[in-house]
Amino acid sequence: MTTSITELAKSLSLSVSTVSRALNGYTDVAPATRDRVAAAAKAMGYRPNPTARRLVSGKASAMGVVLPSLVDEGQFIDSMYSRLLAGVASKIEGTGYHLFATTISSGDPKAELDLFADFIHAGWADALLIVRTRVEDSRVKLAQEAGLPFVTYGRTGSTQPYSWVDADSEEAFRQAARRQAGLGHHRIALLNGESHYLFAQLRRRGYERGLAEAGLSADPALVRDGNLTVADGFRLCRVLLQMPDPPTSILCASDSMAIGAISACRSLNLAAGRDVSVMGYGNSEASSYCDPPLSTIEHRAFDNGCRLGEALLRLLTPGNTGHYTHLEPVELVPRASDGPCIAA
Amino acid sequence: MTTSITELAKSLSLSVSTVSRALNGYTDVAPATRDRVAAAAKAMGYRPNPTARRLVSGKASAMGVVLPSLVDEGQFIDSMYSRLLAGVASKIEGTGYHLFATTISSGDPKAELDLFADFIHAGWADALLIVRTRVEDSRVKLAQEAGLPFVTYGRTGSTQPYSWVDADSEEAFRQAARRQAGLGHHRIALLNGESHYLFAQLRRRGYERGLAEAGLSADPALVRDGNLTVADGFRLCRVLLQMPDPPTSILCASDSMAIGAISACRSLNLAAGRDVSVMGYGNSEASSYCDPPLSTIEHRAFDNGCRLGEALLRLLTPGNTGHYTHLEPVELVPRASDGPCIAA
DNA sequence: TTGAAAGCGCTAACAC
DNA sequence: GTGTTAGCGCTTTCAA
Repeated sequence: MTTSITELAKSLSLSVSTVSRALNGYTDVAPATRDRVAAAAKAMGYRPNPTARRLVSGKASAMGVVLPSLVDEGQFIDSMYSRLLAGVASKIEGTGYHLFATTISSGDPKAELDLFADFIHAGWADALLIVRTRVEDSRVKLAQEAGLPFVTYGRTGSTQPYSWVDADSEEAFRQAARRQAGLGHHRIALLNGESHYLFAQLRRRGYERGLAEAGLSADPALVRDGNLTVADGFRLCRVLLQMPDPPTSILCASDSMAIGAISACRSLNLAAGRDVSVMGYGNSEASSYCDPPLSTIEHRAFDNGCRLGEALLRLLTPGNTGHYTHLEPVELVPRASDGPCIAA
Repeated sequence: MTTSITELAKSLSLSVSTVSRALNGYTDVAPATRDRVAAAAKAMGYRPNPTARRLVSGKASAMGVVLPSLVDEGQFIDSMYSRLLAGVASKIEGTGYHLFATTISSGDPKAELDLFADFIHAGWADALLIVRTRVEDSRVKLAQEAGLPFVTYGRTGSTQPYSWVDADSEEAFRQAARRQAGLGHHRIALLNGESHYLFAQLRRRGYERGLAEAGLSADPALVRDGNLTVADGFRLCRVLLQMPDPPTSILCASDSMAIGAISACRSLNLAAGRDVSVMGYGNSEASSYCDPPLSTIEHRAFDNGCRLGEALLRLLTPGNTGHYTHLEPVELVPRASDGPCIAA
């Protein structure tokens, strides 16, 4: 089936070591031998067994991404991570490393962590990408303990330094809140991610700073946590709009949520962009095609992925030292789903 | 750093083999020894080195999915595959196998195939899932030649039998075409995937059969190929609607395309669901929240993923024989984006 | 320039 | 019950 180096050597009446050196481009083999070996290898369709190589080298020549489980939501990965990974993949490709994505899912967080530990120790990857970081992220702790190089997308509360890349969503939501205030809105809501994610805390902080800078007070009742899905955007937006004193502007932590929110407005005979101001986050493909086109925030997922890929590579480069951190600036993309406060 | 079985054995003054047997639950070790070993292993944080295990067993204990590269589109994976993989993952989990997703991207198809071959021979996976099959699919050929078990999502033109799972999209588009005809439409268009994908050929065939059954003739000018993105749906729909004799009904090969199509209608001051009938495919989350809610076709991606997971597992079960094939039925999900032909 | 030998960490016959 | 030995496929000293 698969030819081993032993067979190859035997068929050439050479020793394995000579064959090995010939194949790996060492200089101390006779040019003639090298050619014979190369020819035979090709003829016999020889491919070195990577597992054996890994065993001796101790390197996996692969990078791993462990995705937060979305299986409960019926997804393997959402579109933002998809763009992110595309960026990572584009950088990893051609470097001799493979990029693997896997998901660890378990209802039980404890079991999930065990799975993660297994994964770490299974030796699949030389370096890890950890995404969707939590404030208190045990995956980061585990990777640090295991001495496995890693970079995160998103920061954590960890005091130990490590490499990370993040979009400046605090600034994004600060600007978004100010924009809404500038449009005359006084009651500005935030449909946020769950607060154990650091990004959610940062977005809230940015939002509150923006409000404060505009001289507006923050009403905690206007901040709702959910997951970043269309369904939750719809659900939470309806809740907000049916409050006695509803918001006139709604900032969403994802474009999907915003699309749900627009749909929720419609379901209450309100028009997003006229009766209610809605903003998303992510500048997803869908955002420019929905009705009304979504005002959102560009956070360059693909580019961030590229940065992550570079950081991973750097981690594995012998001479590397220190940690790589990168805070990607964001940019408002105003379209038609938000506008002046008509109640004003 | 990582404790090896040798160190463990040494610290216990036992032989490696005894330790190995104790750890692997063989019966021929003294209960007392077993306990000592277990305790020491725990204390020293011993974890068997999976690479070494793989080398001796010849098994990777992993399944691999090689995703078609969407890097050019800035994506790692699209949402349909995401749902599919969630299903696969849910079945694989807890079986001792890992599920890896990786993408092979290269502008050059030849290079892409080389990458695929490398991947196959790199011994990462015991079985492969191949998705987005083409009529002539060299990946299938390669896997067959390499003797690596695999299952495809989608069929191919291959004459060799193999395991596959597919949604019955031929039937789906037959029904969709008939539905549109039943609503009084005469000029029914198809925004299809690229025709080297078998699914695209099947959908077209179903569409043509549906038209024929309704006594309608097929106009090749009404069938356009593109990729399954919002952008292409938008672009192609505009082309269609600006024809001298435009269609009144547009069937799309994906929900994303349909959302693009709805947006294209709007851009021409036409209302989908009233002036133009639009149908999607996939019943994505977004489809029920867009405006108008999308009439689409449910093809149960998650469930299909479960079937794929089962097929993969079956492939790796010693006693398995024959091939597993599953054609998943589909179901129309009528909502508001299609309707009677007003020109009629 | 080549070969012999050791070893990566583990499992599995086979002896004792 | 436990230890000895061999071997998975490869790389890498070290001698020759």
